[in-house]
Amino acid sequence: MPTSKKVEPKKAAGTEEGAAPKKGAQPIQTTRGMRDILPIDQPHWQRIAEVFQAMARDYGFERIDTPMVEDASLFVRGVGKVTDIVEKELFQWETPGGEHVALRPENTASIVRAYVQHGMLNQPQPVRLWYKGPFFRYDRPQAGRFRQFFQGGFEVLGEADAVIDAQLILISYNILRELGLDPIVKVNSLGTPESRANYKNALVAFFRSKKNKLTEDDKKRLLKNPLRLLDSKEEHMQELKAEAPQIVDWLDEESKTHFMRVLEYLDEAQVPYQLDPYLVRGLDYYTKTVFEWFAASDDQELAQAALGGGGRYDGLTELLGGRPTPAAGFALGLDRVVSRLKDLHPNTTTQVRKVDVFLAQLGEVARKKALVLFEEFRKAGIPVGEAFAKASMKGQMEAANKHGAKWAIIIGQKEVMDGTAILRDMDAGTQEIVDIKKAVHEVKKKLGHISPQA
RNA sequence: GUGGCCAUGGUGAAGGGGUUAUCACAGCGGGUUGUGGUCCCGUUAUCAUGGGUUCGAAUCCCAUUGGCCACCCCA
Repeated sequence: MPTSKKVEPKKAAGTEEGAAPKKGAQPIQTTRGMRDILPIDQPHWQRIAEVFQAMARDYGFERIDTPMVEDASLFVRGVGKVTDIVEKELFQWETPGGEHVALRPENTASIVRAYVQHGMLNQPQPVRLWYKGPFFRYDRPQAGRFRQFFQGGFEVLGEADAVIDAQLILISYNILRELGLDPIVKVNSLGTPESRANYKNALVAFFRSKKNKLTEDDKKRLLKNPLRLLDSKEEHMQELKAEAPQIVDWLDEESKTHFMRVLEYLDEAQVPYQLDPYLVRGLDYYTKTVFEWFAASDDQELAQAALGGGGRYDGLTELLGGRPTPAAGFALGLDRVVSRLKDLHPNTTTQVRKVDVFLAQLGEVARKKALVLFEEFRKAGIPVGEAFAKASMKGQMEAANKHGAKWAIIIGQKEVMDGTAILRDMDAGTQEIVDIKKAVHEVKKKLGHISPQA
């Protein structure tokens, strides 16, 4: 683990087999940066899963799942040694066998690894892949920032044309729109590694000339990753940035044309975007197009408000030992999307399944009848509810109500004797006696599943 | 990684050293053991954990755990 701090292990209550929780023991909580996704939030996650699946199908992307644990060097090489993601946020450890492994902090490196490893370059190009799953970064948690978080993304490998970049932006736009968000994308181009290097030199030269205005932190970044100075949020940098050379002016001809074409496609597809010359992104593998998504209606300006991002990474395949292969992709931060959805549709109560008919019973024999009758309704495809564990009629009727049942079937001792059941209309409050063997049939009739004379 | 704020029932809050810890919502039980959505009643917290100060701590101090904010960075 990246931390060297020695921490006393938590006193876990009742860890020992059969031991009662010790008085005064620290309650067990999720470990830092980890969280539960509770039933109440599941509808949002499901909705996202559906939209991703539909979008993948429509645009011809195939699902891929890569392992959560990879050789740490994959990320060191792929994401970049001096990036924060690798330098301080990698969940990594030595296995008992001495392998140096890490929990995936993002998926692009893994996908490129899989592309190379499985010879996907022999498939019709481009290869379109999508994924969804948990990722891990060992940083300090904040709202919308967890150590385990979920991303869903789309990647296109084996095609260099600008239309791909634009289409990926369009797809991510469609996903966010489909979910009811009002997103806006910031775009920039980082050019080729060569043009970027030239720009970097110019930038370093510029900031050197302003050295007296830089903080210690800035100076460190100037040495390590000068591009990062551009998206600093600190006050004093804002004026400096305005005078600094802009990357667009340093782009080579091809990157410039590529970028122009991406923007033209976006105009054509009416995707709202914002040019952001300071958008550089924290991963080393990006070339040419980069973009990041934000919610347009966002006035609270949280520091970690990006919904997702992506870009082109033409050099990554080669970097990981494959043949040079142009590629691009994006990932959306699902936790943040969910948090937006929750703002939009606050769910205050746990959902209870809506049923057509509810079975109420009184007494042990009636309960047995009801248990069997439940199976019959279920097999007949009629949504049915029960509260067999409750003994009181009142409690069961309350439950029927919560389930929104239109009909209730009541079986008591008397009905068991007669072989009947009471069929109650929950809205009207009227009830009639039916043969218990025909209960399913009667409910079907009431629901209009079969014509009355049948 | 740096600096700061915070932690009270399931949830949201009140209480800022003194005897039964307050409110709302949700939950559960009940209102003459056979009938719901309204209403009424009851019930639900060793005040995150450990230690310290004190006659006395939910309240003050320290540590731990967790959350949050800014930076860093990103999703």
